Amino acid sequence: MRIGALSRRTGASERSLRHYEKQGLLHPQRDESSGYREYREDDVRTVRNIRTLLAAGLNTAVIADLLPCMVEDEGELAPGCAGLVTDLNRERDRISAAVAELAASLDVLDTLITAAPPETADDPACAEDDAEPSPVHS
Amino acid sequence: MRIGALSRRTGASERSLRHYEKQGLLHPQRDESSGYREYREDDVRTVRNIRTLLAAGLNTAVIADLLPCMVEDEGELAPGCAGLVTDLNRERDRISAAVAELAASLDVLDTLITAAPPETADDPACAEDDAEPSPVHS
DNA sequence: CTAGAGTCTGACACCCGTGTCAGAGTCAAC
DNA sequence: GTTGACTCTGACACGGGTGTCAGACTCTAG
Repeated sequence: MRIGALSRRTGASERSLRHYEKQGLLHPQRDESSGYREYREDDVRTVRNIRTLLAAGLNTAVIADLLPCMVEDEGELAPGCAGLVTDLNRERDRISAAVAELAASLDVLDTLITAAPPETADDPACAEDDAEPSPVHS
Repeated sequence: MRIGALSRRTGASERSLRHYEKQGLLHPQRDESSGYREYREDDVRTVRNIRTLLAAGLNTAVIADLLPCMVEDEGELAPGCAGLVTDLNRERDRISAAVAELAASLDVLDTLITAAPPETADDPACAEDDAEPSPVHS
């Protein structure tokens, strides 16, 4: 199939598909006369795997290493890629740290929201009487 | 105090402090003869507030709106900043969505890690240098 | 043959806080 | 007077997947 069809079947834009190829994630054949990319049926699944991993926060370089190890089944890894687990765990830690950071950010915002002056608070439960009119600095 | 001192006291680089000013977050006086920025003692706290909000995922435009409403105390909001709570809640929702997205990413990675082949030490061709037999850490 | 859809490559923009550099001016200390 | 630390402005780069455009070529249906 050509790039337009693959785009429709995967939801990835043609732009993205060309980008994935340039990053070494896809290797479509080329039509000799036209130069058009010719994708195989397998590539539909490959692109979906790529999208999944991108959504997981991995970049194309990491995915390029990971992709050859993925097999047909649900997120399963091919044998012989055991060393990859180290990389995956590193990614996992990275994402985990990001989650922790954002969770802390939520706390900061919640503190601010809770401390909002009573007249502006959405939730009446947050209302407090000690509205101290401190001068607003310029 | 001048920019170097403020940088040391806040941990923000001079580059960042100049950036914050350009974004309207700081308004230091200028020495008439030298043109050097002159910061007030208050600015130390202001910069710390800025850093906190940036760490919370807010951008400088949002912070510019938010900053005049913050008072001296811990994350408290000044009165008379109606409508701000709505903005804060929107930011909260945005971060919350990001957390959910990353959590889903963690699931994807965990699925891959769990599906990894059980230490294929049998096949030397698959051995990798960085393949440490470390257990999956969570 | 022709119109229109499909595809090609290459390039620029975006986000947005931060790092870094260059060239020049300022200030305090010796 | 000289040296060295400090500061100034402006500009470029980064990450990194994606949007979008321009100009040109290819394919297919009528």
